[in-house]
Amino acid sequence: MLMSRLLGSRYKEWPAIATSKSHGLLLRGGYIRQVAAGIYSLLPLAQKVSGKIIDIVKQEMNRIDFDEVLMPVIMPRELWDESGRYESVGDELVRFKDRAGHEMLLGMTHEEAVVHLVRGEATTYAKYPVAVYQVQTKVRDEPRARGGLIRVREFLMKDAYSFHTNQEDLDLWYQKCFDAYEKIFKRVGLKGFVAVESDTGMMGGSGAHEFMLLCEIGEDSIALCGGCGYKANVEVANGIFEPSTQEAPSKQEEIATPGIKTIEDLQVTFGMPAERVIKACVFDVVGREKPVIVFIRGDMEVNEVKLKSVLQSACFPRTAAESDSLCYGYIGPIGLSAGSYDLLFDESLQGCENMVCGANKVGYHLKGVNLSDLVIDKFWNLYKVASHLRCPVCKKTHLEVKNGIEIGNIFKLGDKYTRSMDMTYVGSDGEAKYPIMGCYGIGIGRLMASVIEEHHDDNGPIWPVSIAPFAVQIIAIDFRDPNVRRLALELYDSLRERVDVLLDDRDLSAGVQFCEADLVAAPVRVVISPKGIASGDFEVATRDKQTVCRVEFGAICSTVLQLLDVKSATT
RNA sequence: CGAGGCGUAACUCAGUUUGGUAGAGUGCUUGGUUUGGGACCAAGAUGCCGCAGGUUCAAGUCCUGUCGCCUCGACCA
Repeated sequence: MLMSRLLGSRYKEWPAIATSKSHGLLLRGGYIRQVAAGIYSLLPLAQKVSGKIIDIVKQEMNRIDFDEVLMPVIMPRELWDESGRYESVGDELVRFKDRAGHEMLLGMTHEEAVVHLVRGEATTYAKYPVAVYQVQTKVRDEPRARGGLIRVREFLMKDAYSFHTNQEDLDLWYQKCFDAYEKIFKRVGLKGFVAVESDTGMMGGSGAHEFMLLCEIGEDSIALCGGCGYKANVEVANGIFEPSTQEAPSKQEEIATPGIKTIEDLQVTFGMPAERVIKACVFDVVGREKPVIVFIRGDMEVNEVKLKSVLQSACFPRTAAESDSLCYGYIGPIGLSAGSYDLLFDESLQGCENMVCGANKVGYHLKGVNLSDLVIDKFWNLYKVASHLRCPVCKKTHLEVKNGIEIGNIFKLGDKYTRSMDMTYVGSDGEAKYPIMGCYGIGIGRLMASVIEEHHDDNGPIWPVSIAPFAVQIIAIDFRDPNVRRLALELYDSLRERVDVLLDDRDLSAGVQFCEADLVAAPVRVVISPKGIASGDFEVATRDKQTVCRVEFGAICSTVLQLLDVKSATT
């Protein structure tokens, strides 16, 4: 392609609305343009990268025997009523009516569609397993899009689904997908990604992994053990508590703590370590009249995802209401008006002695409280792991908590959808049975942005060969010079037979050409200039400047191809 | 949905306090000098100042409403 014809102008200045490196570079480089919050057009450069990522994804999915299909973006309400998700999913599901007044929706995920597709086909055990995938637009009306292509409202996604007659087969195909995902992420050039145990969320099911790119701007938190390799999304991660620091046990007594409402205040004023305090967190639960009070050790936080799955219902931190009989700031487990609240105790409190808690009386706390003196049926796992916990597996190393971008996920769905949507097959014994499912997703645009997050410098992205929009960029310095023009075009014609090549044929100052070349970021760059022609050698360089060589004009092609080979082997 | 911020040229932003002819840099067009890291000279084009009302002799500026975008929170297969 000729650069003079490349649509998408490049900016010198950092875009004001950019919220991440990838966002800024994609805007500056003329890859994407925002149409509305979280909705973007892709210009040719981004579309080329996207296409190359899709090619890799398809190759690896085909290799593990998934077949490509295409399901609709638009579905009728009835289909989603079958699974119950028309009602259970919130406003992120775009619902609308067609001209006849029929209720429709835009697909945010395709379990319903794929069950609809496959239940008519795979009616006998002999047809199993069934494994299909598609690359298709998903629409999710996110409450808040952010980070450029990291979190958007409309995006291209590879979503795959498999159907099985037994758990072993699902486990096998799940593992095949797991392995394929590792290959895909390596092939697009990512290095710092990990697979972590994850919550199953609205998908339901029995097991799940998320593939996370460890990255500062990531919206998820991941607990990692440097010792044994344990890794899990903080939403589901566990840890081992250090025992709370002990003092000589004292008798339970009331102490006056006027104006002291927070754990921090207790620490500052009384030198009370946070792990000796019983913290109370109040939640409203959807579908329950009584609020839930979670008691947890003062140095821990409540993990709302765990709480949600224990309660089997959505819950929200309660904001103090006038009608409450609770003394916010002084809530404790002893002497609460019985029956008004459901109480849950977190595992972090198990066996704790000599603790401090609110006295349910403004201005007073209790000290010397022993958990063993309270009547507690069960301690629940409701805490959010933090770096002061030790690994739950090796029990030695302290956990590290890092941010990550979710670049892919795989779920074992079980029979959640086949059962609710009444999909059965006839088994070898003649009985009707529900197949079990897995589903497997990768966001294409997010993956493109993630590669930039991991591979860039101040001047632009550093694309791996496998997904670079162009493999080679020829910079013709002084394109008006007839010799430069002739050699540049000659090289362009011979290279374009074999690789994606971009020729900067514009009559601009060399500085502009180099800076814009950094934004296009072809892995290999050839400079054709009057100077080069005079001296008889030409510069062939790589984007990351680790390799610069000067060669005879006749040797350029082979040098370029060599460099590309070397680079694709290393990425 | 709650809190805050911002809407002026293709991009980055002044101008709003104190109402008085619409601005700069970058980019763009034309001509010229340049040509290995956003070079220089000259000339030029580009604005529903988000939108709608209102106040005023006069509104980018003040008032009311509204829409959009960004950030934090809530939410998030």
